[in-house]
Amino acid sequence: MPSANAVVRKPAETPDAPEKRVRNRANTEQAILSAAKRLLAEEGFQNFGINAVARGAGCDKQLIYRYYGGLDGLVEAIGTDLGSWVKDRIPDDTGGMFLLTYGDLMERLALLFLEALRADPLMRRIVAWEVSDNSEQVRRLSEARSKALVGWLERMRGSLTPPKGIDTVAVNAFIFSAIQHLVLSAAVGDQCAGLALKTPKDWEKAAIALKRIVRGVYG
Amino acid sequence: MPSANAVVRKPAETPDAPEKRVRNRANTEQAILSAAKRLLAEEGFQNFGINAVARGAGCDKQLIYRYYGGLDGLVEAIGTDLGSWVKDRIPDDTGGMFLLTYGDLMERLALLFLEALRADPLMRRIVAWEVSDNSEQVRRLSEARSKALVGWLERMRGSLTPPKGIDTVAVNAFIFSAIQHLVLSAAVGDQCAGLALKTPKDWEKAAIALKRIVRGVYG
DNA sequence: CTTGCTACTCACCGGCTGGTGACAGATTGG
DNA sequence: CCAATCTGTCACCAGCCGGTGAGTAGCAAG
Repeated sequence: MPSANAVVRKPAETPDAPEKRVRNRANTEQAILSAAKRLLAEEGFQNFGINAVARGAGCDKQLIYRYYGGLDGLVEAIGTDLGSWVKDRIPDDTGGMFLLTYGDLMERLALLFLEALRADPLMRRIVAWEVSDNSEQVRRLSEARSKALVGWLERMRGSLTPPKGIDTVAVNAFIFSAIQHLVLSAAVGDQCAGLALKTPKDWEKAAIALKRIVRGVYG
Repeated sequence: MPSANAVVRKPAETPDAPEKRVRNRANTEQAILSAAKRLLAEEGFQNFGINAVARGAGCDKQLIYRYYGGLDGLVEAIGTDLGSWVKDRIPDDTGGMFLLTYGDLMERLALLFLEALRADPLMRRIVAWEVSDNSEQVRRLSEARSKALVGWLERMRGSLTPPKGIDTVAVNAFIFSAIQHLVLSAAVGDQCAGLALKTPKDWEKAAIALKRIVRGVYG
């Protein structure tokens, strides 16, 4: 059966595209990493594998093993950026607004986080991955992200004193959970629990509801 | 290995395991369906496939094609139960409590939903599936579940008038999103955004925070 | 018994997966 | 100059996947 396995070679069928494939490890590493990110963002973690990444990067999968030690190392390399996600995506200053109270701050942070997540497909996929897979690599991703988020909240809080008698950690966990799930639902189905989330107007309504919730707990 | 072509029939060699494999279509259909549910609940949607289900049901995959028309039909059969999930899992009566206001009702419903989701691994997997996959079958599952949830809220609301000036659909979407994501996070990692969710005491704190949020918007 | 239907099993296919060992070409050092 | 090393390519493996065609066991009616 495998005897008649005439291997058809296809030698660079595009002569017009010189594909100046220079021998450069750093470049290749970067190509692999960005291909992995792009793939994860566009296709999700379902079809995320060695072969797919190698195909996307236009190189042999062997190089992924050599340079990253396999998929796990590659995921870890992706996760390294996670720590600085909030910092890169969300302005650290308060936009010139006067955030006098904890409620002011949390309202603003919640809206910033919602917008940032909405604009970042890769991060959405990772969040979805976190609640769908309890493998070691994903758990590490999750922890890094969680820590970064909590640290961001802490940093932004500054010297503001949270309201007395409220378990802010628990309440904030609910608030940011709500944002994450809502954005994820919208990304796959343009709606969430009967709430349409397609047009800018829809999102405007969502933002108003979010503000109302935050103001409800934090005044 | 294949040379010894003597197909060793093992006609119930295990007297302890009766394996009463009667020829009964209805039984087999049920076995397939429950195997699929069990598999989905325990392993998640990642390794959910024809071969795995057939293996779990102890029958040939061909029967899945015949009886359900493939995996899609099987998933649809699973989804059929979804419409009655809230009805089966959550008591329709108000537990003898006096729910005088919309806030009373929503607080109770939120807590009921949280407990029900926490107790149902299959439902958790399906929710995770919904935010990770936009295939047609999953979209159908999602719509059925969403409709059931909204209908349940509507039914439970009864003649209670929601507060004026509040977009209850949007607010409720956030509240139930929060519950879903929190429970999902807890199921894979025993925590969510820095909030530990392992011991009953942890969940007690989460419940208090949830009540506070609901009361904050709905009074 | 034979015929015919139903419930069920099996063998096989192409295709893709993760993973490995061997090899070719370029670069560098002695 | 040759030799070692680095970068990249390829062929090949076992294993699982979804899917299908063909065949087998049991049962009931004629």
